[in-house]
Amino acid sequence: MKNKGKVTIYDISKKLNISAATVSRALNNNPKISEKTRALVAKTAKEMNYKQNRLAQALKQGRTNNVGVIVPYINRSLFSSVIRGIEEELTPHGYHIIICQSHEEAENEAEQINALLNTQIDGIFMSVSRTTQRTDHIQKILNDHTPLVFFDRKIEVPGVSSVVLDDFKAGYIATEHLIKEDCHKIAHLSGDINLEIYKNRFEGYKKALKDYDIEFNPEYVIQVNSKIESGMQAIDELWNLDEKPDAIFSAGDYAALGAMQELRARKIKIPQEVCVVGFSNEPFTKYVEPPITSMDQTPLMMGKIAAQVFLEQVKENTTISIEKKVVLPPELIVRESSDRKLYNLSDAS
Amino acid sequence: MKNKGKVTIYDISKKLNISAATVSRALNNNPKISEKTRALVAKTAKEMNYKQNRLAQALKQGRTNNVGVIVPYINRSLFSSVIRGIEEELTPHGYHIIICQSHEEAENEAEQINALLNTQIDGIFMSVSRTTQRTDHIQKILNDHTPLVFFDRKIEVPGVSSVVLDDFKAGYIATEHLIKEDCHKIAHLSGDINLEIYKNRFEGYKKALKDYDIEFNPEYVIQVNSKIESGMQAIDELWNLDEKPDAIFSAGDYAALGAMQELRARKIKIPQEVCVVGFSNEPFTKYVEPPITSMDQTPLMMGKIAAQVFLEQVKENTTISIEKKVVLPPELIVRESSDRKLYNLSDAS
DNA sequence: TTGTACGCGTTATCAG
DNA sequence: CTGATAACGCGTACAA
Repeated sequence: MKNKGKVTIYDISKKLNISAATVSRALNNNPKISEKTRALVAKTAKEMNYKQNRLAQALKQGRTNNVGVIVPYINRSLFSSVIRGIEEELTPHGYHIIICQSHEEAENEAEQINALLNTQIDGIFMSVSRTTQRTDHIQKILNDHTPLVFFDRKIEVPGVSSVVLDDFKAGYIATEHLIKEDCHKIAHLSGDINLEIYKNRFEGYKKALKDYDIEFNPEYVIQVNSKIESGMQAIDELWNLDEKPDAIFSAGDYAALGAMQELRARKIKIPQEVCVVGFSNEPFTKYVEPPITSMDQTPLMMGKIAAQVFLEQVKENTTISIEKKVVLPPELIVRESSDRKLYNLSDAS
Repeated sequence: MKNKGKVTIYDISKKLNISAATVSRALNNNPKISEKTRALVAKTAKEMNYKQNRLAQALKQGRTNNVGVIVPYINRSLFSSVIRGIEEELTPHGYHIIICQSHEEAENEAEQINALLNTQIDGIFMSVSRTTQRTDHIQKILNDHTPLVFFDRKIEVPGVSSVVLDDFKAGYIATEHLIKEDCHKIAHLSGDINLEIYKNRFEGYKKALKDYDIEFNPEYVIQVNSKIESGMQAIDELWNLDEKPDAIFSAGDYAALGAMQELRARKIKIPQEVCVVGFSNEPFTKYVEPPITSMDQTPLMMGKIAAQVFLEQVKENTTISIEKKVVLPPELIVRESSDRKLYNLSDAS
């Protein structure tokens, strides 16, 4: 039997000939308990190797001090870093974090939500999956009066807070950067437009083109997923065009990497002939050859802020749900894959 | 109030004018309940949007159907893949997975264990942190009669099952491969020898040298951590020697990458002048230039097997703890960084 | 087949 | 300052 050795406040109370209530109060540092008994209880609790049963406590108090985080994949740099940020901010407050993966399936997402709600989680952080269209399962969270914070990928649901990147601006900055590197035929490897983030990056791209009087060419937009291979295929398609692009702005680093591989296979020089910009600042972008320019999403901060938004939400013991929308500025990390000036300098020397 | 809308079996029982016990039984598909009432209960439960309170259930039954996984970092390819494997195997059995990170700190590890035990977890999977020396916190798990399975990185504790790689063999194979590529001055970037895995890889390396009559040179062994930079420093040290190595076997992919960068900075040709072999088959090894030969640890399988070991353990409702030690065979993925034959062929053509 | 009554381990309320 | 008691929501002997 597993519970064989479990010691409860009852055991302590019997040993000390006091009531269980007093033991509970002593352990919880209730102010109206004598210093003497408090010390005594603390001491014997340690001696008897007492462990508080958080299940019982949670059942009684209606809160578990657990929060859930749902992400598409845990091994994406963005997500693991955001989780780290949430962790750093919430651990000092006594919260523990349950991490779930949706594997980009709306169905899994719904199941994870159910599981978390059943487990009486105190809050949910989530980045919606690519395939999430409906909002029924999100509504369940709200109906349950469980605080919810979206990060990075959100869905428009009234009353839900979110912490996201300014993806429109990011798309604009990336494109503008390429234009300033003297690129004029800029292709865009877009993610699934159903996700706001990709739509916004795309819109930012178009706006930059417009501002710099470059005509938007729909043939230059290829939809990719976040696999290397899809980046390769995109180059295949683009290089079938009469007017080959002279720059690639990819909405994801993996597709950017694939594109770069395919370009190199075709002996196309990067950045001299084609510049490449990726998105997410995955660790590998720094180490591949050439290093890839990429958009940093300040994920650690994203996680911390999401956690803070959550903490504010639970602090208010009012029923009114505050809706807070935080938008973070992106930061372009320029590396060799799009840095033609670097080459001009070398040539001059 | 969060619990405002919570509906319990009591509410259902009142609505149907039956006892809560009957409702409970009906929902749990107890065989001795009439089909009629079962259907009725199921129907109204759905109507009233009833959600079982897993906390109460867990408190009553003494099991939560939650398991904990503790890893150093979730964003390492090995760990995230193992987690995926555990997930795939355990989800169909109704388990949910709580993922924790130790960040390589024994102290964090101990805290996570405490937290998990308090939450009344049904089992713990863990890969010990680099700084873990003592086994007190591990003993706590055993004292609690909570099933424990080590994966990849273990500590010798009697009665604990484990699923690990055959690191000795892996070290041997990697070294042998380099020897067969005609390398004779093979350096080893070792991890912290306090961890069994690194010790075993090192021993395998030495054994291969011995079997092929190559003298072991302690100057060729540099300790690194899993950061790029430490791989660079290792090359700095090695290239101060009179006899420069002609091959690098690194116990980690990140150090291997750093080593490769530093070698390239010194205009040393890979693999023509120096061959490089890494460890873990991180995704990036395939995409850097040149692609890095690396040891695959079949992490998905590792996770699945660990889960199976756990399931066996909980199936036996006996008190005897079965100790099962699974050792998986490594698989060397040969890529350009150590494939001299590739170059010989090209030269010949 | 169903109802009654109790306990899982805590905490909160109300007396004292 | 402390003790007795109820309650959180559920499952299960025992009885009917």
